[in-house]
Amino acid sequence: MARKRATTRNTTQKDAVRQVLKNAAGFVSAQDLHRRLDTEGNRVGLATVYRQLGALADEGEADIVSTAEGQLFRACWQPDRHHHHLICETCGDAVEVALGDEDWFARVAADHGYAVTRHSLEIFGRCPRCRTA
Amino acid sequence: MARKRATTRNTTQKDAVRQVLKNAAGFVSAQDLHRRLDTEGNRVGLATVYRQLGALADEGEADIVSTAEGQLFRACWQPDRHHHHLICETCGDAVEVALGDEDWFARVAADHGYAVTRHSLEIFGRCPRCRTA
DNA sequence: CTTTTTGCAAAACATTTGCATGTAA
DNA sequence: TTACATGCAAATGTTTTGCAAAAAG
Repeated sequence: MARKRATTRNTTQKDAVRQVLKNAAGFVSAQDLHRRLDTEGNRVGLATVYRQLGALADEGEADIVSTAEGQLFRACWQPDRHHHHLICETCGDAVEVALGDEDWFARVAADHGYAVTRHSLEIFGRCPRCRTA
Repeated sequence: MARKRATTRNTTQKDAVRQVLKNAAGFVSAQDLHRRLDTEGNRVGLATVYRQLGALADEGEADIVSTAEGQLFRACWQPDRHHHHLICETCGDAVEVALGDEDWFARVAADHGYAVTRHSLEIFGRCPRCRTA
């Protein structure tokens, strides 16, 4: 059930990307992550950041969400459990939420003769901190 | 409740874009739509296609979904009713589906102290025709 | 050693913008 | 008329790629 894509070789760059991703409050773009590495004095090529983020996503360590501005990544808290995200539009912070009834998708799809392959659900809003700030 | 953005001026180009969008089976990219117009001998500038698709979306005549490959547009069947999409990964055909309990989002969000501003839900699969083909 | 990764700069795309010219109202 | 839309080409911004040099196993 768990998609076990081949794992890539261990490098300091991969660890660095993983580290920054984990420390990030919420979703970050590749460019953003690259900038953060740079700021903390850790020079990693932008291309490598893209490559590693892709690898981490493949390996189930990161989640991706596509927006009009590009793709956003975040470290996965529950690599094995299927989940969705509640994302703060102000600070990018995110919470993983589980859907009670995932079968709903399959049922609705079946009603239309469709076979579901995947689905994407993201909820955007403002987190407690940003609401009061 | 219905977002009534100012409507733009009527031009042959806008009509052409709207027409192709309506004739398209499912979601199409701006580039794609531009190519289709070109093929049918209707020369419309790419920039205009982008501008008009944006306008149509603003006016509630089109839906947008962001994917890793860019934004996809499709003519809206139910401009006034809130809905989601069931999209065929093979042919791009799409069906609009309504969610029974939209309050679920607000409830889950509230549990985490979030105030929901918007959400996005897309279901990808294979339509009846592509399943058998 | 042999195979992967890295870094860089260039390339490839998608999307937007500036501006002179056309056109709906 | 006159404000707004168009078309082009140039500008942006993101993501990918080619390739020689460096690192991992």
